[in-house]
Amino acid sequence: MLHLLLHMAEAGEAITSEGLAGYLGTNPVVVRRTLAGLRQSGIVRSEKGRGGGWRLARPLAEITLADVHGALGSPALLAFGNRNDNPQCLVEQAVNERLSDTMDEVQAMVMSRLAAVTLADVDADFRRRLAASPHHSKGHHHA
Amino acid sequence: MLHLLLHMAEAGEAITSEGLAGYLGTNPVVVRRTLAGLRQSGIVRSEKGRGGGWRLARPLAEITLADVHGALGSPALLAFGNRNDNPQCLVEQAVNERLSDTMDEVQAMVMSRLAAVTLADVDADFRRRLAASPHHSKGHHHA
DNA sequence: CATTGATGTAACTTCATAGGTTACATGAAA
DNA sequence: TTTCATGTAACCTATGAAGTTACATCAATG
Repeated sequence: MLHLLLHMAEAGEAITSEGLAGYLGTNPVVVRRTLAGLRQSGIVRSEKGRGGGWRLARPLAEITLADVHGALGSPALLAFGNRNDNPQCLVEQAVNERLSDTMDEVQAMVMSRLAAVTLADVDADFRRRLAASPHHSKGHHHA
Repeated sequence: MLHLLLHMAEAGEAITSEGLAGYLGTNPVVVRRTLAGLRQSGIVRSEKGRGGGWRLARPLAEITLADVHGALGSPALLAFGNRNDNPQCLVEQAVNERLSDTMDEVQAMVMSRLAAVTLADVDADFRRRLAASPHHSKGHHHA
């Protein structure tokens, strides 16, 4: 996903769903489906018709990882959680409360980390790699 | 899972897989399958035959949430990750590196939180709830 | 103004996997 | 020796993510 956004930034022109799907080794429809969320959040724009495709709606420096997460519908960050909410059992209630507290803390930490990283930061990483690459032939940075 | 361990502690005697499955609303075989990991890690013991079942192998205060996580095979803590490792694309490599760094940091934070909480802490929560419960009839704390 | 090439989206199919189920061997107590 | 428990393999099922097909919509272009 981030991967696609960076390609858009580097391309300078609109990239088609098919082109993006190629980067991910997946299907254009899957790309459109997923990017729909980012479009609604104002991170990307899409254009129909000839010469259409996808491009960033604002500069890399103004897009944080947290923005992207939100645009994707703020899916769960943690891979664990309570088995069921509102249990009768007091033991389970105690477990849930303790676990929820811990998860809340942790999620806040994760979000603050995500908010601190912009796509411009990642792009800088990429440019460093590009400069260090032996196959450095300006413009074409992948197969 | 934690839920089951606390019940074992509170029970004072072995609880059968069937009893434990009742707490979770699941199947005894699923319980045995899952607890097998905890047995190997020395967190619980099991006994066959009449009067058999499951009980804790050491005191609540000596079991941390991190211990339980490890006993379950240290499954992923985060619900996101790299789409594919060892990509050719330099853009994706940059994304992976940045994301991996972030995930490592965050995982370390989560683990330190999990290591700081023992089952005795959770048990204390439970006892507080029990004391505050209107249906407080010593010994039977659930339906 | 018809054609071409792109997105938008619904509907369906496929695949992976966690969880559930059945069956039966093993072992311990009564 | 019967009963009651775990141990485990093998299989089944349900869920959800990803992939696919199909077609409507819309914009540029000749």
